[in-house]
Amino acid sequence: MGEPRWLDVEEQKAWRAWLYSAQLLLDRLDRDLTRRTGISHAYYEILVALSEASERMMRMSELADRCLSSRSRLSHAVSRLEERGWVRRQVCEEDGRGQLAVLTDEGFAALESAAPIHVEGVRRELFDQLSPEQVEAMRNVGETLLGHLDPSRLP
Amino acid sequence: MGEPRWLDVEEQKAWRAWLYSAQLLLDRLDRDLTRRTGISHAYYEILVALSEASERMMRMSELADRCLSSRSRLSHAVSRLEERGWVRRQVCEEDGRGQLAVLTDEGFAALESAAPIHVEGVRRELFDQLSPEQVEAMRNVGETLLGHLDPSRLP
DNA sequence: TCAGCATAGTTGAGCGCTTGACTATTCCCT
DNA sequence: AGGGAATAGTCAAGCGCTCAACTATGCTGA
Repeated sequence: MGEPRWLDVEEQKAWRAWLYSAQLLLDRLDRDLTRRTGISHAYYEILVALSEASERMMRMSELADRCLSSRSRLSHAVSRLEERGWVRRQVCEEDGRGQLAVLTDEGFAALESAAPIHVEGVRRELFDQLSPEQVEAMRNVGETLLGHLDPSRLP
Repeated sequence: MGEPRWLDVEEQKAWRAWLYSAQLLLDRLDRDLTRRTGISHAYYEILVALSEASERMMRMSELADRCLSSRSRLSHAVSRLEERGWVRRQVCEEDGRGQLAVLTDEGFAALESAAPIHVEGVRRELFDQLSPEQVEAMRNVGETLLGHLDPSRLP
């Protein structure tokens, strides 16, 4: 093992600033969206992914990947979205094991009404707080980390 | 309301890079720590806060604030840490309504054995991936957001 | 002084997630 | 062709969180 490479004081400050700001921002956006639309951020992401897919349908596992979700979690989530009438399941023609999640018109309408709330939240809590240089730096750091954590997700 | 201020393409990319990297990083650190030590990141934070407090004890609400936790959540968490013998509750002398959470020696030992795992994770997934300039930028952005989200948490 | 309000913390119900086991289907290799 | 491994998705049990209700204590002002 060897002696752990402890963080020095400056690293501690950088880590804490990142950690707290990330947790607070994710939490605030999620709470605000949930309170005002009844749609959590996780469910919002599912609706967005489906709305952008061709014919508004996606394979379950593809959707899970896109939403940073386990298959089990997505399966539960889609069941709940089905209960709301926003998504329906459909067997996949090409692969008998597969299921397609399909966004319904009601689901699309729900997404359309939530989208302005969501985007205003991201603006208010994030972009309005940062200079253009800071936005660029945030993107740069984010993409570098993404290259390490999950390169396939880079643009 | 007015027309929402939609994100342009560059803003979308910056937002997605931040969001995915934050979610993936938090998730990976938490899973790694939990798998290797049996202590989730949230519980680790509680133990750290107590270990740094004078006499290794803190008021429940102070501890909740420090850990970005609701009081209810902290109360449940402390109950579970009590079952492990890592924390105990103690009535507060100055305020009969209050409770003190006290870190036990067993709790301190658990923290000591988890700390190297945690810090290696933060190094490996975060600091080792970034240049000094990127670390500085990350801190700068984090502190700016923190100033908006919760100024009291700024250094 | 004590009624009314504020604060500290706990609790229970219910929800969503994780883990791991399970079924069903497809792929692959001989 | 057929058996075994891989893949897709679901499900049940259990854990941790949220929300709202609740108890208990402290504070404040007429």
